[in-house]
Amino acid sequence: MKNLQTPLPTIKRIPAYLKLLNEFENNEEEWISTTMISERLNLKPIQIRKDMAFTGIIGQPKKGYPVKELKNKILTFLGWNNATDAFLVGCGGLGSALLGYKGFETHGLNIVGAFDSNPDKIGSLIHGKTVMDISKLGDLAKRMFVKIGIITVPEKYAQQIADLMVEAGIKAIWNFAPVKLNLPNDVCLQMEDLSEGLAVLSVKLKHAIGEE
Amino acid sequence: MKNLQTPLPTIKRIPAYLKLLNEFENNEEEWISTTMISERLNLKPIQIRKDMAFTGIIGQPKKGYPVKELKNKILTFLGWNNATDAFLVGCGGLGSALLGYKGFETHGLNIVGAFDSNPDKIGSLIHGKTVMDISKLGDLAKRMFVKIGIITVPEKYAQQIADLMVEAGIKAIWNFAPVKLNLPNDVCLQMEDLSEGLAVLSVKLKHAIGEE
DNA sequence: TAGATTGTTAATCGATTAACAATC
DNA sequence: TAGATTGTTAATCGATTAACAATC
Repeated sequence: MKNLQTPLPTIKRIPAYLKLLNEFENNEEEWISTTMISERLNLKPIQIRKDMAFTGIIGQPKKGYPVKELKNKILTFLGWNNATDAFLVGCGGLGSALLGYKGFETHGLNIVGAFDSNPDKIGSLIHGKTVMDISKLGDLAKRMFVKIGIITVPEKYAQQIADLMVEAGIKAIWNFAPVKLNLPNDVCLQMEDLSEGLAVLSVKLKHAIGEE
Repeated sequence: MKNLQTPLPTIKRIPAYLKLLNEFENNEEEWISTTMISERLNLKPIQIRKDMAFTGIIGQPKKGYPVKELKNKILTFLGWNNATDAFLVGCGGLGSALLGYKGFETHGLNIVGAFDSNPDKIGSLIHGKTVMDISKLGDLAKRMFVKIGIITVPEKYAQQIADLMVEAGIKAIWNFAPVKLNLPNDVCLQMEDLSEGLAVLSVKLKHAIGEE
């Protein structure tokens, strides 16, 4: 089988297309073209057309792409048609913020459990979700067939939480702790590291100010 | 002048090197080699050597790089020697989490002001920082020569906050609202969009589960 | 029909990887 | 000296961009 895997940069751009499509849908537009997308998103039309091809959509010369159909293709492509259940571990500042974020349902994510190890937090409500004891994670994940785990604990606990998740049958980990995690091959990992973005911003700023 | 600009992927990897260097420094190691880094960070030695070259460090065959010196080169490269003052606007869940994050000082960032437009929040303390009225931002930024702005407001207010920041002389914006911002050329922008990472994770998970 | 827009094939660009000489 | 590791030059790979034919 040939490798026609979607490039990572394409996957990252797709949520932006989806967002724009929702807007078009709300305005009851039927068609959207690469020229329109290009104006709104500051991308080159050719790049957008290339990206579109990966979703499997077929466009119509002179009109563009049918909004509703393209949206569905994208939802299917991402697997965001129905939100997947997820557990979040670590109810500190960032964890709480994620628990309170309303947009996840439309992003394929449904946080159905919040866990912590701090007795002061266990039993409390955060954005309407009861914080449970981390020791309960294993059983619950197995019973509920939870496949996604979100790690928002301090760095030094991240690996052990990841191990717990793997043991509980979780197959995808979204990790906000800045540590390399050791995971079996069949568990996928997405690292989220703010220091990357901050580094880029810092370098840009240095250049901008340095070149005055 | 030739374009020997540092590649973006290199810049993003540099904070991970820095983190490892701090660890080595704490263990009082004097030298670090690409082989060691490679084992810890799961990167290819050749890639690490290429990255190192951009920091300006000169290594020593058979020994590697001097830990202290490399750390300094990296700090200088990123401009993280002294933290730059920043203002944060939008004290909701994410904003509060960022205000409480301890690691920023070592990442070149010093959040010296928190702003919001909600009267209930103005005057309150979040992680020891007083929330100020957004209308104060302009004057304060100018007087304090603040150059970095962090936007954690809801999407629909992001552009107007950005305009305020630009007007106040801010030169770099770290934007957590998922909207394209229109900014003058001399203001740099770093977008932080969680939906990108979530999209990547979703696609990975879909493949992993689909290919069982 | 004319023209806008898609989709495909080829060219370019940039980052990663490989090969290897230099060096302590 | 021998060997590990750096640094440089060249090759490869993958993503973006360009060119252009197809089509409604």
